[in-house]
Amino acid sequence: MEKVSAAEKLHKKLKEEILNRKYLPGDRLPSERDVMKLLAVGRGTVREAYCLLQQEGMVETRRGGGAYVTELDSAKAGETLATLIRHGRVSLNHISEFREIIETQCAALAAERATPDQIKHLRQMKDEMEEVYRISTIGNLQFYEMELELHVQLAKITGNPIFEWFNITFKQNATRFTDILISVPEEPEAAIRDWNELLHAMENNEVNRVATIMRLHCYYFQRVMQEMDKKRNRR
Amino acid sequence: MEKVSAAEKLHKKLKEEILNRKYLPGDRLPSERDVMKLLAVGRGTVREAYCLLQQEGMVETRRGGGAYVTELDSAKAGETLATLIRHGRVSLNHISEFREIIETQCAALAAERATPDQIKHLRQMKDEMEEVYRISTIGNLQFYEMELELHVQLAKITGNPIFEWFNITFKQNATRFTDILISVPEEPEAAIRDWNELLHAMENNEVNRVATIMRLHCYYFQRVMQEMDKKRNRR
DNA sequence: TATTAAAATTGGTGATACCAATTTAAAAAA
DNA sequence: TTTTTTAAATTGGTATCACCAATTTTAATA
Repeated sequence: MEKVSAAEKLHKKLKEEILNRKYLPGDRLPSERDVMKLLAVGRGTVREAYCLLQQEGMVETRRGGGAYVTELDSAKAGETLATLIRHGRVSLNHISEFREIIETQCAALAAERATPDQIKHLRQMKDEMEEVYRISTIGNLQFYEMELELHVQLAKITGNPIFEWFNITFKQNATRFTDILISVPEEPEAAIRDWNELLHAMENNEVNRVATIMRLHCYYFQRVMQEMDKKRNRR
Repeated sequence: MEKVSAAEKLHKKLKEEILNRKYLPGDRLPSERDVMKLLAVGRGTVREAYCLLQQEGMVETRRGGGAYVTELDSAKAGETLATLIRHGRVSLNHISEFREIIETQCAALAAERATPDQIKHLRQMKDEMEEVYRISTIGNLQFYEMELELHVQLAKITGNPIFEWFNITFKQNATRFTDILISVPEEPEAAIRDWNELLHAMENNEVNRVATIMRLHCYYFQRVMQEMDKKRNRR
């Protein structure tokens, strides 16, 4: 049933071992011939596995020397933002700081470029989100999903797919954050208020004001996350 | 002189051809054996090149079928920034716009948080980069590699690994851009001038000025890319 | 024309051989 | 002894050949 190639299996195995500190940064991996003889596979297979590790930035190979595990910095080469967030390689502060910058500029660009229809669509989504909050009990994840989707839609208006990509990535990996947020009763009210002001500013074409509102919106988010994180760590 | 492996050269060549639309999404690449015979290289070399393309998400290989250029209309969900850039799914303008925002704020944060030693290290790297430019002939990729590494180091100073991650990702996928840049003789001079001014501003702790310089630096980059892109499309 | 079966093609893998760069060990020199 | 030099062993890079399994193409058949 397993249609996974031998090279991929070997690649995964070696990657596991490196991440599990079997081979420390600076260590030399077994030579291709050793692995070949040890696992009874062809050298080409070993080479492909090593090649993948190399492209991932996990090892560096020197002709005649060998394959050495690279020193892993905070940001490992080839790593995805999703992995960074999911694996907790970056703190809440780091994410919040980055997001605040992105979202502030993103909102400004969206405000500049939005058509009346697009703004109307945003307002409609906001109303739905508000409705979900009114009728539901506290602790509902759906509200925050809609809130993040609102960010995605705003990003889409910029016309730059990278902003959209960032928001989708953030939304898909934000369970850690939403889990914290639902324990803050007053947060939804604040979010709704922010979006009301932001949409109003968009309708009046007040670009700078839109940026400011979004910055404060993200900053408030950051503050809440920090406090919740502290409480959590104390516990 | 040639220290680039045959597999890497082939990989780059194929990647180039895919990005230049020689092979459209859905097209089948030549079989490994065909490429082997055509270019007089070993099949293992071809396999490694194809393997890299596959890991990049540029092609999909089916056992017995062949290697097909991946369709572009797949869902954005779960996609990596690297894939977005590599596949040309985002335009130069999109990337430039995003980068300008990131780098401007990144430079400001770095200027706020840098220690004298870190600034000294940056200056040292800048000097090395300048030296490389002075002694080398035109069309040297090494200069641009060092320039991008300078951005990475600046990002590292912010202490926020996400900035570093972005710059590493950009650097690793910027071959398309650097290939264009080396055809602009006056660009290295401008880059060196920008970094001189930026470092000087950092040393004087002029945070806002650092941000402005970086913004202009990125904006100039964007301008050049736009013009080169137009020329290329006209051709 | 549609279905089926055989043949050719293709990716996946193992094995061997040679080259060039590096490392290691031995030999020579200080 | 310590350092330098030299030779051998190791290692990654590459080319070839052979075989298997999955797929595609082609030809044969209904």
